[in-house]
Amino acid sequence: MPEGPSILLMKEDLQKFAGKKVILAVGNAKFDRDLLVGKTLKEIRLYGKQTYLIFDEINVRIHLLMFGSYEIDGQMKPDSNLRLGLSFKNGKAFFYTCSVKLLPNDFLKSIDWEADVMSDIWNPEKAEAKLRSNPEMMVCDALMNQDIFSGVGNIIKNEVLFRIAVQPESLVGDLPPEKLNELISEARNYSFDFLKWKRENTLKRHWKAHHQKNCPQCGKPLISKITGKSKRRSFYCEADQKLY
DNA sequence: TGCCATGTTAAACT
DNA sequence: GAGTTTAACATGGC
Repeated sequence: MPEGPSILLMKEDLQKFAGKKVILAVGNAKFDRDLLVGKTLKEIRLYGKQTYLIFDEINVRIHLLMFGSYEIDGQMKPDSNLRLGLSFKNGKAFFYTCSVKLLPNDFLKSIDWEADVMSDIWNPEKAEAKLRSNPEMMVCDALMNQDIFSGVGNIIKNEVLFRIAVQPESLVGDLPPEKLNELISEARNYSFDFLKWKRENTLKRHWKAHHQKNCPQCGKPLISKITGKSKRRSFYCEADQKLY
Protein backbone atom coordinates (compact mmCIF):
# COMPACT_ATOMS: atom_id res chain seq x y z
CA MET A 1 0.00 0.00 0.00
CA PRO A 2 2.16 2.61 1.45
CA GLU A 3 3.49 5.65 -0.36
CA GLY A 4 2.17 9.02 0.75
CA PRO A 5 -0.99 9.09 -1.39
CA SER A 6 -2.10 5.67 -0.16
CA ILE A 7 -1.69 6.88 3.40
CA LEU A 8 -3.91 9.83 2.62
CA LEU A 9 -6.62 7.38 1.57
CA MET A 10 -6.14 5.57 4.87
CA LYS A 11 -6.62 8.84 6.71
CA GLU A 12 -9.91 9.40 4.92
CA ASP A 13 -11.07 5.98 6.06
CA LEU A 14 -10.03 6.71 9.64
CA GLN A 15 -11.55 10.15 9.78
CA LYS A 16 -14.90 8.94 11.09
CA PHE A 17 -13.17 8.01 14.36
CA ALA A 18 -11.96 11.54 15.04
CA GLY A 19 -13.70 12.88 18.13
CA LYS A 20 -14.62 9.36 19.23
CA LYS A 21 -13.54 7.55 22.36
CA VAL A 22 -11.47 4.36 22.36
CA ILE A 23 -13.50 1.58 23.95
CA LEU A 24 -11.04 -1.26 23.50
CA ALA A 25 -7.45 -1.55 22.36
CA VAL A 26 -5.96 -4.91 21.34
CA GLY A 27 -2.98 -6.27 19.39
CA ASN A 28 0.69 -7.07 19.94
CA ALA A 29 2.06 -3.52 19.81
CA LYS A 30 4.90 -3.22 22.28
CA PHE A 31 3.31 -0.74 24.65
CA ASP A 32 0.52 -0.69 27.18
CA ARG A 33 -2.52 -0.48 24.96
CA ASP A 34 -4.80 0.18 27.92
CA LEU A 35 -3.31 3.67 28.07
CA LEU A 36 -5.50 4.45 25.07
CA VAL A 37 -8.75 3.11 26.47
CA GLY A 38 -11.15 5.85 27.45
CA LYS A 39 -9.17 8.47 25.54
CA THR A 40 -10.68 10.49 22.73
CA LEU A 41 -8.99 10.47 19.32
CA LYS A 42 -8.55 14.19 18.82
CA GLU A 43 -6.99 14.30 15.40
CA ILE A 44 -5.41 12.20 12.67
CA ARG A 45 -2.37 13.89 11.26
CA LEU A 46 -0.11 12.74 8.45
CA TYR A 47 3.54 13.26 7.84
CA GLY A 48 4.54 11.58 4.61
CA LYS A 49 4.12 7.85 5.13
CA GLN A 50 3.50 8.23 8.85
CA THR A 51 0.11 8.48 10.50
CA TYR A 52 -0.30 10.05 13.92
CA LEU A 53 -3.37 9.21 15.98
CA ILE A 54 -3.37 12.10 18.39
CA PHE A 55 -4.87 11.88 21.88
CA ASP A 56 -4.43 14.06 24.96
CA GLU A 57 -0.74 14.04 25.94
CA ILE A 58 0.15 11.07 23.72
CA ASN A 59 -0.09 9.87 20.17
CA VAL A 60 0.32 6.63 18.25
CA ARG A 61 2.56 6.71 15.23
CA ILE A 62 1.76 4.14 12.58
CA HIS A 63 4.02 3.31 9.67
CA LEU A 64 2.90 0.55 7.32
CA LEU A 65 6.46 -0.12 6.15
CA MET A 66 6.55 -2.36 3.09
CA PHE A 67 3.80 -4.90 3.80
CA GLY A 68 1.52 -3.28 6.32
CA SER A 69 -2.21 -3.08 5.87
CA TYR A 70 -5.26 -1.78 7.65
CA GLU A 71 -8.91 -2.61 7.87
CA ILE A 72 -11.90 -0.57 8.94
CA ASP A 73 -14.74 -2.36 10.71
CA GLY A 74 -15.26 -5.80 9.23
CA GLN A 75 -14.11 -8.99 10.86
CA MET A 76 -10.56 -9.14 12.13
CA LYS A 77 -8.48 -11.55 10.09
CA PRO A 78 -8.13 -14.67 12.27
CA ASP A 79 -4.44 -15.64 11.99
CA SER A 80 -3.19 -12.21 11.15
CA ASN A 81 -0.39 -10.21 12.62
CA LEU A 82 -2.48 -7.63 14.39
CA ARG A 83 -0.34 -4.84 15.82
CA LEU A 84 -3.14 -2.62 16.97
CA GLY A 85 -6.92 -2.79 16.92
CA LEU A 86 -9.03 0.07 18.24
CA SER A 87 -12.75 -0.16 18.92
CA PHE A 88 -14.92 2.94 18.87
CA LYS A 89 -18.65 3.35 19.27
CA ASN A 90 -19.03 3.69 15.50
CA GLY A 91 -16.63 1.00 14.35
CA LYS A 92 -13.15 -0.51 14.51
CA ALA A 93 -9.74 0.13 13.04
CA PHE A 94 -7.17 -2.66 12.61
CA PHE A 95 -3.51 -2.21 11.72
CA TYR A 96 -1.50 -5.24 10.60
CA THR A 97 2.23 -5.92 10.17
CA CYS A 98 3.30 -2.37 10.68
CA SER A 99 5.42 -0.26 12.97
CA VAL A 100 3.35 1.16 15.83
CA LYS A 101 4.84 3.43 18.44
CA LEU A 102 3.47 5.38 21.38
CA LEU A 103 4.95 8.87 21.58
CA PRO A 104 4.52 11.96 23.73
CA ASN A 105 2.87 14.86 21.91
CA ASP A 106 6.00 16.95 22.41
CA PHE A 107 7.50 14.78 19.69
CA LEU A 108 5.18 16.35 17.13
CA LYS A 109 6.96 19.67 17.54
CA SER A 110 10.17 18.18 16.19
CA ILE A 111 8.62 17.35 12.82
CA ASP A 112 9.19 19.57 9.81
CA TRP A 113 5.59 19.43 8.57
CA GLU A 114 6.47 21.58 5.57
CA ALA A 115 8.51 18.69 4.13
CA ASP A 116 5.38 16.63 3.38
CA VAL A 117 4.92 16.85 -0.38
CA MET A 118 1.14 16.42 -0.13
CA SER A 119 0.58 18.83 2.72
CA ASP A 120 -1.23 22.15 2.37
CA ILE A 121 1.84 23.75 3.87
CA TRP A 122 4.37 21.96 1.60
CA ASN A 123 7.26 24.34 1.20
CA PRO A 124 9.04 23.97 -2.15
CA GLU A 125 11.53 26.73 -1.38
CA LYS A 126 12.66 24.87 1.69
CA ALA A 127 13.04 21.70 -0.35
CA GLU A 128 15.13 23.62 -2.85
CA ALA A 129 17.39 24.91 -0.08
CA LYS A 130 17.86 21.37 1.25
CA LEU A 131 18.72 20.13 -2.22
CA ARG A 132 21.19 22.93 -2.83
CA SER A 133 23.00 22.06 0.37
CA ASN A 134 23.40 18.48 -0.90
CA PRO A 135 24.91 18.91 -4.39
CA GLU A 136 26.69 15.53 -4.30
CA MET A 137 23.48 13.61 -3.73
CA MET A 138 22.04 11.59 -6.60
CA VAL A 139 18.55 12.67 -7.61
CA CYS A 140 17.23 9.13 -6.98
CA ASP A 141 18.40 9.40 -3.36
CA ALA A 142 17.13 12.95 -3.02
CA LEU A 143 13.60 11.94 -3.98
CA MET A 144 13.66 9.00 -1.57
CA ASN A 145 14.91 11.21 1.26
CA GLN A 146 12.03 11.55 3.70
CA ASP A 147 13.48 14.71 5.25
CA ILE A 148 13.28 16.47 1.90
CA PHE A 149 10.36 14.77 0.14
CA SER A 150 8.34 13.16 2.89
CA GLY A 151 5.83 10.74 1.39
CA VAL A 152 7.69 9.99 -1.85
CA GLY A 153 8.45 6.31 -2.45
CA ASN A 154 10.06 4.25 -5.17
CA ILE A 155 7.10 4.40 -7.57
CA ILE A 156 6.84 8.17 -7.35
CA LYS A 157 10.61 8.46 -7.71
CA ASN A 158 10.68 6.50 -10.95
CA GLU A 159 7.68 8.24 -12.47
CA VAL A 160 8.85 11.74 -11.55
CA LEU A 161 12.28 11.17 -13.08
CA PHE A 162 10.69 9.83 -16.25
CA ARG A 163 8.36 12.83 -16.46
CA ILE A 164 11.16 15.35 -16.13
CA ALA A 165 13.52 13.29 -18.34
CA VAL A 166 16.32 13.04 -15.81
CA GLN A 167 18.53 9.98 -15.33
CA PRO A 168 18.31 8.73 -11.73
CA GLU A 169 22.05 8.87 -11.05
CA SER A 170 22.34 12.54 -11.98
CA LEU A 171 23.77 14.66 -9.19
CA VAL A 172 21.52 17.26 -7.61
CA GLY A 173 24.20 19.94 -7.97
CA ASP A 174 24.53 19.30 -11.70
CA LEU A 175 20.89 19.92 -12.52
CA PRO A 176 20.15 23.25 -14.17
CA PRO A 177 17.93 25.44 -11.95
CA GLU A 178 14.81 24.87 -14.03
CA LYS A 179 15.26 21.08 -13.84
CA LEU A 180 15.66 21.30 -10.09
CA ASN A 181 12.39 23.20 -9.92
CA GLU A 182 10.68 20.62 -12.13
CA LEU A 183 11.93 17.90 -9.82
CA ILE A 184 10.40 19.65 -6.84
CA SER A 185 7.09 20.50 -8.45
CA GLU A 186 6.60 17.09 -10.06
CA ALA A 187 7.26 15.31 -6.76
CA ARG A 188 4.07 16.97 -5.55
CA ASN A 189 2.15 16.85 -8.85
CA TYR A 190 2.74 13.18 -9.43
CA SER A 191 1.76 12.40 -5.85
CA PHE A 192 -1.67 13.87 -6.51
CA ASP A 193 -1.97 12.01 -9.81
CA PHE A 194 -1.02 8.86 -7.90
CA LEU A 195 -3.80 9.63 -5.43
CA LYS A 196 -6.38 10.12 -8.17
CA TRP A 197 -5.40 6.93 -9.98
CA LYS A 198 -5.16 4.93 -6.78
CA ARG A 199 -8.67 6.03 -5.94
CA GLU A 200 -9.84 4.89 -9.37
CA ASN A 201 -7.86 1.67 -9.02
CA THR A 202 -6.00 2.47 -12.21
CA LEU A 203 -2.58 3.30 -10.80
CA LYS A 204 -0.57 0.55 -12.48
CA ARG A 205 -2.18 1.29 -15.81
CA HIS A 206 -0.69 4.77 -15.66
CA TRP A 207 2.89 3.73 -14.94
CA LYS A 208 5.19 4.94 -17.66
CA ALA A 209 8.50 3.70 -16.28
CA HIS A 210 8.02 1.79 -13.04
CA HIS A 211 8.20 -1.93 -13.81
CA GLN A 212 7.68 -1.26 -17.50
CA LYS A 213 9.52 -3.08 -20.24
CA ASN A 214 9.85 -0.44 -22.92
CA CYS A 215 10.01 3.30 -23.06
CA PRO A 216 6.57 4.65 -23.96
CA GLN A 217 8.23 7.44 -25.93
CA CYS A 218 10.91 5.78 -28.03
CA GLY A 219 10.06 2.11 -27.55
CA LYS A 220 13.56 1.10 -26.48
CA PRO A 221 13.92 -1.27 -23.54
CA LEU A 222 14.03 0.50 -20.20
CA ILE A 223 17.02 0.04 -17.90
CA SER A 224 16.26 -1.68 -14.61
CA LYS A 225 19.04 -1.01 -12.14
CA ILE A 226 19.69 -0.63 -8.41
CA THR A 227 20.77 2.96 -7.97
CA GLY A 228 22.13 5.30 -5.33
CA LYS A 229 22.84 4.95 -1.67
CA SER A 230 19.24 4.02 -1.05
CA LYS A 231 19.84 0.95 -3.26
CA ARG A 232 16.35 0.93 -4.68
CA ARG A 233 15.51 -0.13 -8.19
CA SER A 234 15.25 2.52 -10.87
CA PHE A 235 13.53 2.11 -14.22
CA TYR A 236 14.61 4.60 -16.83
CA CYS A 237 15.21 5.20 -20.51
CA GLU A 238 18.81 5.77 -21.49
CA ALA A 239 17.79 7.66 -24.57
CA ASP A 240 15.11 9.94 -23.17
CA GLN A 241 16.37 10.61 -19.65
CA LYS A 242 19.45 12.79 -19.54
CA LEU A 243 22.37 12.18 -17.21
CA TYR A 244 23.50 15.49 -15.74
C1' DT B 1 7.89 -22.19 -6.77
C1' DG B 2 11.05 -18.67 -5.75
C1' DC B 3 12.08 -14.14 -6.10
C1' DC B 4 11.22 -9.57 -5.56
C1' DA B 5 9.15 -5.48 -3.69
C1' DT B 6 4.99 0.67 -2.50
C1' DG B 7 10.05 0.83 3.68
C1' DT B 8 12.53 1.73 7.90
C1' DT B 9 15.43 0.74 11.77
C1' DA B 10 19.18 -0.96 14.22
C1' DA B 11 23.04 -3.82 14.65
C1' DA B 12 27.34 -4.99 12.76
C1' DC B 13 30.91 -3.87 9.96
C1' DT B 14 35.04 -0.77 8.16
C1' DG C 1 32.80 8.56 15.57
C1' DA C 2 31.40 8.65 10.80
C1' DG C 3 30.01 6.14 7.06
C1' DT C 4 28.54 1.80 4.97
C1' DT C 5 26.54 -2.86 4.86
C1' DT C 6 23.50 -6.33 6.46
C1' DA C 7 19.66 -8.31 8.83
C1' DA C 8 15.20 -8.19 10.40
C1' DC C 9 10.49 -7.58 9.86
C1' DA C 10 6.66 -10.59 7.07
C1' DT C 11 3.13 -10.51 2.89
C1' DG C 12 1.45 -10.73 -1.81
C1' DG C 13 2.08 -10.62 -6.70
C1' DC C 14 4.19 -12.33 -10.69
